[in-house]
Amino acid sequence: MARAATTSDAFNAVAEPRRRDILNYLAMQERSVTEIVDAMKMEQPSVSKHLKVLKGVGLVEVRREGRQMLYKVNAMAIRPLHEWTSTFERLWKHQLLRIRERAEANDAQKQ
Amino acid sequence: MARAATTSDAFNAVAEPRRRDILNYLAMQERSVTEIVDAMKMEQPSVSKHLKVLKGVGLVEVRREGRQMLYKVNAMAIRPLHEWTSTFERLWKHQLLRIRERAEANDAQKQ
DNA sequence: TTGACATATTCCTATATGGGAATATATTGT
DNA sequence: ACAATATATTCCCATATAGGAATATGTCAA
Repeated sequence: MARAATTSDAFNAVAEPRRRDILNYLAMQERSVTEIVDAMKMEQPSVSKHLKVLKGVGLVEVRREGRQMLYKVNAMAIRPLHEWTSTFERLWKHQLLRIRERAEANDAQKQ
Repeated sequence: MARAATTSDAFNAVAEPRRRDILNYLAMQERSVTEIVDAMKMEQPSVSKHLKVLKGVGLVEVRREGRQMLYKVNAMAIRPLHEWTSTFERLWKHQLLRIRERAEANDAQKQ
């Protein structure tokens, strides 16, 4: 079996750095494809393809305004990612605590 | 260009659901490969390959104990993911607020 | 050394890219 | 209808899987 499709879920969709760039850009406000192309300095077809993937997993929403297609982030679709990473928060905080404790013990020894 | 390697960063590594399963399992405690194989109900070579990827991006750490290799999560490597998703937290909270406001307005109208 | 146990690696294959180039579709103004 | 603008789609290709099967490597115990 090959790797899962990028359209299978948000995890796969945001694995691509350019798509995260686009989402970061759209986080500020709704934008047209041309604006995204200019800001990202990517080819227009590339942007359209990435947007299609993002739309496929619900990470962005679109509406037409005349000739333009305006895209915006659907932040709710990022929540599952956030919640999954949150389950490890306790662990890295504990890890940071131990690192600090060691540093302090080290400092004390030097006194 | 094809898709980026799964070993390129944590984002790509956790795009695979089985690898997230393994990380979830290891979040509880350090485990041997055999324990992971039994818990995940996957083939041993598959598990070893996934662990190699996870190790490649620093998401897990290993130590040998006799014939066994004991793997544990390196939660720090998940932090960049958590932080990236956090930048959208403000957006989905705002979204949830608007949804609730609409629901309340709707209820009021029904009275 | 030999056998058993634990884990890693290699080889193979079907599949899914992501970018570039070319082209198609959609909408507006004249 | 036609030209111009905005966006989407198709075709092609090099690349990277993820799983299955078979095999290799590493370690301990007798």
